[in-house]
Amino acid sequence: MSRRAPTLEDVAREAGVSRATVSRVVNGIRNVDPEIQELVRRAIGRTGYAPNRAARSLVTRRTETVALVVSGAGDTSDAGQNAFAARVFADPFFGRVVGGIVGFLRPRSLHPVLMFAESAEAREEVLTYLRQGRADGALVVSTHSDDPLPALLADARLPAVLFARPSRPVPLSYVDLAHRDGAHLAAEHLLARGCRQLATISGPLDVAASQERLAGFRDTLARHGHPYVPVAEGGFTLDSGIAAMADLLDRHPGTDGVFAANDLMAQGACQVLRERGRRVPEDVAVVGFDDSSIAVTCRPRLTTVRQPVEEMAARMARLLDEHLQGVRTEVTSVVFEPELVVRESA
Amino acid sequence: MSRRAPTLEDVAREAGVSRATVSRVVNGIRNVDPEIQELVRRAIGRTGYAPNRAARSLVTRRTETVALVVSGAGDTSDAGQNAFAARVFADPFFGRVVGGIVGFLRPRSLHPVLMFAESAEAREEVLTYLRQGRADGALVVSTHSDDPLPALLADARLPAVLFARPSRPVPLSYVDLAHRDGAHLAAEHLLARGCRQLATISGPLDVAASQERLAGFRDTLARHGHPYVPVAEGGFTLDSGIAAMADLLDRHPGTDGVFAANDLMAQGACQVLRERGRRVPEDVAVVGFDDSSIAVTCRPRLTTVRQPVEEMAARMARLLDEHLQGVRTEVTSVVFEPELVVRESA
DNA sequence: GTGAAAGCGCTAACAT
DNA sequence: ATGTTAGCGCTTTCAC
Repeated sequence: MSRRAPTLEDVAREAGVSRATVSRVVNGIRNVDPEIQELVRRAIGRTGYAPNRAARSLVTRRTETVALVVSGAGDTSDAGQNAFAARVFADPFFGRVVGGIVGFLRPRSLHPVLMFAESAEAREEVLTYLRQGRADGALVVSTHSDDPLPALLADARLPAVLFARPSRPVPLSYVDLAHRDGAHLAAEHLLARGCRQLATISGPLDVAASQERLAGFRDTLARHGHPYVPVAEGGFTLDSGIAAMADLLDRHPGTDGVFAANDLMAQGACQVLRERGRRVPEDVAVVGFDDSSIAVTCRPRLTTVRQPVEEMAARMARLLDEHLQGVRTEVTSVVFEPELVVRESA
Repeated sequence: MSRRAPTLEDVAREAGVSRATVSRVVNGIRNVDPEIQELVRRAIGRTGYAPNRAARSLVTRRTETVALVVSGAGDTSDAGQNAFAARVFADPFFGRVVGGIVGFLRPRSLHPVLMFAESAEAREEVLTYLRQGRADGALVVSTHSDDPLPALLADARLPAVLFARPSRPVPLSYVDLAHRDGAHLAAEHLLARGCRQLATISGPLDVAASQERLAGFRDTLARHGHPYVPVAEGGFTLDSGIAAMADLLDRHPGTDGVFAANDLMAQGACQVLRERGRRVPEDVAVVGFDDSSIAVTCRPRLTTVRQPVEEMAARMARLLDEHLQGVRTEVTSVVFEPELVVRESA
């Protein structure tokens, strides 16, 4: 049934040349007579040859594969792990990250292996995977900024690039967003609209990005004479946005402007606002963050701070590729600027 | 800087035994003196040895890697490809699929490589990838049932398992859901509630599952004396659900019950209904399909037909594993039964 | 420009 | 129970 797959040897015999010559043709190395090239190419076609990657990797020490790891800080039991995967992808944010990464990798024939590292054991597996040379490097997207993985990777001197700056310095390149600037944009917009009683739904405060967005929002308001800003902490999920908005409304019924740290929570906030009889944006203006797909699909459409996720993800992949190629040796950080997208909610 | 990674040879020398013995210990093969085992294990610890997978794969002809391919039918230009990835993950459905697959693969040390095959070129890359032995088999999730990939895979005799039955028979195992039964459940529920003017928002009709759900819904209604059912075709996206519901309402203002072919569209339907002054479920009852995360996060919470996606995905992975192990040789199909989950929308 | 030959690090058959 | 040895299929000097 399954005949042995054709090898270089087979092609060589078929074409009447040596293995070395076939290898040269396959790898597009010059110094091969055009006629012979054609000869070899035809032999390849006839035999249906496909180079065995294990054999190639064994000598080149490259796999053309990168680990795409979604990493939590937690010590989630392994049981809750497929729930972790589902939860992660419930935020359109990750779909965009994947899209950006794949967009960069594919034209270069690099392939992503999906890994989840939400437990100590899973993190160890990631390290082992890389040490075994199954992937050339790692692209790490952490859900918490105190994620231990980046440090482990750096200690093991394994090539890796991060999405978002780690909470404590690690000698690894990363891409990030100027979160403070984004929050500043939101605050200015709300103020310009005439809102006087502002509040915010922050992201989980163990995430650096959440802290930055909160700090940026507060700073801007403070500079405009609003020293106190009610805050409700959310978890970047729709549910938590709902709970946070309800809480805020109970404590401060007069709120007329809200900045939510992501679109999912902004959507939740809008739902609660409407249920409680507030019109958005007439009674309460809402600004989200990310500019994810829900920003345009939810009603009212969200005014939000755009984060160029695909571009950031692609850049992250490029950084790793450059490190692997050896064309970039120094640790690098690339920080993107957000921009305000005005729609209906504010 | 980067010293050569330790090899079996190094460990053997360190432990004072032969390569073969170290290999046996590493692979957990019996017939090794416990004392020597311990000796070797310590040597491994000291050297920080990690077996080179390329070398192992070269001889075992196994990579412990499977391709997880999300496949469209289209001939989307490669440019639109990271958009494809983002769009795919915009439906929580795929997050659940990934969760189920990873849940099965990980305990078995199998790893998924993410691939998107939405163009002829991309499909060819998937085939090449497998032919090169970079993955042992493929797990294929198609967004359209006339996806050409399954047939290509079967023709090339590459091991693969599908999520959902292909539109034309292909000698490949698959898992699927009894879509008709699911639609039947929805129809019965709506009828039992007292709805008299039913309509449905179908999925894209080039997807077999959509056709089945539609047919099942119609059949059941027909049996209950409702020969005509207004249909609006959607595309499984929130947007399309919104458009479809608006359309339905224009054509049949008296509609009092709607069956949407997935939760995302059901959510869109609820939005439109509310905007047009209909209460859900009092004026119009809505039943979704999937029981995805949005079913519980959207307002009102969705009554929906549950599809055990994680379980189906895990089963799909298991089928592939069994085929690869050689313990299952015949092509197999596993069809799951849906169940109705009653919440608030109907 | 082309071929011969030496490995890359591992497993597995065969000896012992 | 352990060691010896022959490859797995490829890239890459090094001769010619």
